[in-house]
Amino acid sequence: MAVANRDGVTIRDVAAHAGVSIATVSRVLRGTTPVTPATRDRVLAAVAELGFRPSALGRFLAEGRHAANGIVFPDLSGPYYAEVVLGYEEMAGELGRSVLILSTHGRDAAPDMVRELAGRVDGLVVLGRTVSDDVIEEIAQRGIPVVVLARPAPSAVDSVKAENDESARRLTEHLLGHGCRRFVFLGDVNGSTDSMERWSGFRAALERAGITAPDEPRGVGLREEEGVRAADDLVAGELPDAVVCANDEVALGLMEGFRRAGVDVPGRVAVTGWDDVMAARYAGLTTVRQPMRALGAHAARLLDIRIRGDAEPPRHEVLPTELVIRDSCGPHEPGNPD
Amino acid sequence: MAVANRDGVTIRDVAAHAGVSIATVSRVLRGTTPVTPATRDRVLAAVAELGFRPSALGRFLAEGRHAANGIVFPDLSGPYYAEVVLGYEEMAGELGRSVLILSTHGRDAAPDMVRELAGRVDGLVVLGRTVSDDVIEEIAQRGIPVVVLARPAPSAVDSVKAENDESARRLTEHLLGHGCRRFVFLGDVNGSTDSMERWSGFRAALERAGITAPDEPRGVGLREEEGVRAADDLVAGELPDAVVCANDEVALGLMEGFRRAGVDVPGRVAVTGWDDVMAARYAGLTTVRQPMRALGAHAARLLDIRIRGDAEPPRHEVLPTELVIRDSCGPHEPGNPD
DNA sequence: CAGGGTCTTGTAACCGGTATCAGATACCGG
DNA sequence: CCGGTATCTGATACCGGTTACAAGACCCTG
Repeated sequence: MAVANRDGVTIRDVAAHAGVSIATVSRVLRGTTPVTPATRDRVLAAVAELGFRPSALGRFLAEGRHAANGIVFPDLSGPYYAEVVLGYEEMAGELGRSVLILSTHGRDAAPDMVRELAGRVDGLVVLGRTVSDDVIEEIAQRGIPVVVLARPAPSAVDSVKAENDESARRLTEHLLGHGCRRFVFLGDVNGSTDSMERWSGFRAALERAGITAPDEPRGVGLREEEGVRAADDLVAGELPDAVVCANDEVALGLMEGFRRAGVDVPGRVAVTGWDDVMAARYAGLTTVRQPMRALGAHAARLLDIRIRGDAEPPRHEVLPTELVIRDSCGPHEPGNPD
Repeated sequence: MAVANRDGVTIRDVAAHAGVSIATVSRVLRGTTPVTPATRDRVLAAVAELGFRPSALGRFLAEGRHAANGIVFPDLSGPYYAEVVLGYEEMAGELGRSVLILSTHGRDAAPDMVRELAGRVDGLVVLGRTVSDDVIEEIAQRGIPVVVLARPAPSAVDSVKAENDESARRLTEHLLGHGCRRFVFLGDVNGSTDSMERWSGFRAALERAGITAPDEPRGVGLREEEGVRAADDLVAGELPDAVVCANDEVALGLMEGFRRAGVDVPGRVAVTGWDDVMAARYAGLTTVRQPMRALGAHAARLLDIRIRGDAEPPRHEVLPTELVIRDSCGPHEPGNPD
């Protein structure tokens, strides 16, 4: 009868209680080697009676694995990272691995935290600009599989990202179709690979259309309040026809800033975002939807393959995105779908 | 110098290489006992040369702890859980603990997954309706500290929640002040403790005001599309003056549904939500803000105290909320202060 | 110079499992 | 009836650290 144990119960206690060796207990529990039904029953009875639960630490040490993966991201605020992590956790769970999360918050100690994490997992996903390539390569060389997500892959690690260049082109062409000619790009091009690629796709599209692209993006962070501030700056000068933002938060902040300043969107200026977060729907923001869950899930799958000992050359997956047209880029004939 | 090791390097290799015993290596690395500078240097040199990194598994097994906490939640979609988890991770990180996440997704195997998780952590936070009280009590009895978050605490475990009753009252009174008399409450009262408490606070406020409260809430889930469907249902009958929703997602879906049906909000019906997610701001939704990050952080702190061996009677923390008035409940004189 | 204390270090017993290897038992056919 | 083989089981060496205990080296004092 299951005893409330203080978990001092070890496999040796069970063995003694059942009158067998610890090896036999292990065999019964793992089913590795056939065991006589009679002994089996005795062992199981002892297990039940003592309320024995094998120690995960002991097991993993003996097995030489952790049965856990890590994921490193900058900061879970905003829907993007949360969704990616969720997709990751879901897939990892299906593959029988627990998930350790680590948010760097831009802390100085981030590299050490990541190294530490690397020591307690079988594999690791690194998201965006959290630690330098050095750290990633060092970990990869320790033999711990690493997959990078939404950042360029150093050396020989796998990577997963959403398509940016082509969608930036489609988005930009859509704005050109609205008659926009003078553009501003808003986003942190140094901090985020995604932003950088969106910027370069945007720029390329303009050049192809024979329009003078801005020399450089307005370097702002990726959060709402920075969008609000950017609106003030823009209002102070000559308004462009369209502002292409590197993510939805900035775009939403920008729209809010314009609203406060009495600047009509899309009447006087078009605004677009990126990611298609929930708020984008309610704000009528034209944006590019990325498959956030799928990004995480793919990373988990790639990692799993590596952990199982695959030695193929690095894989680089690029997931497709989808242009989502709403009202913030200008009026459209048919009622806005979605 | 620092060799790219395949991580077969153990403390014994280091000891041999430095010509000392493993105990001395351990001492140097942990600084537990003084060691002669000369030996110290030899050991450190060997460590560097071999690229030695102590195995976390070996260490934790010897120390008898995991240096990791778990957190269990139903599903990370929606901003609420993500924020709670983030606040939790941040605090746990500061307290020197890694975080293992587990999303149950309403899977049947959830109880076993949680038990499994419990075996690899020093303590556990359980969020909302993920597993039954039985499972929680079983784990607590195994001697693993548990803190429940946004759900009633079984037996002797700590709990953290946001205040619901009082804020439901304030919210309802605000609506009464707008002249609303006929109410509907939308939310999954069976599935979520929060919803249930909001419902009962709402009901109590109406009764106190001498208004007939609805007999029961409209039982719907907590996601957007269920709000949209609810709008259709409501439009088909006689519209109430106000719909109080148990969370923002449902409220936003409801507003969207009303919009499609041509029902003006707040002109013909007022709508309120709960949580104050980002989209609520853009939709002008009146709502109640909960301190989501703080909920997670408090849970982490309570857990830490227990893990350190505190034996006080269970603590139950209730965090304050804040009423956020926007436009969805009716017009207000001064400009909406956000 | 002997005796006692302090400092440093090594030996070995843990932590709690897994898995190899070999011994014991039972069963088989010739 | 006996050797050979298949089955089951136990003893034990791991996995990779930490740490209690004891021993050796050294210094100091009476």
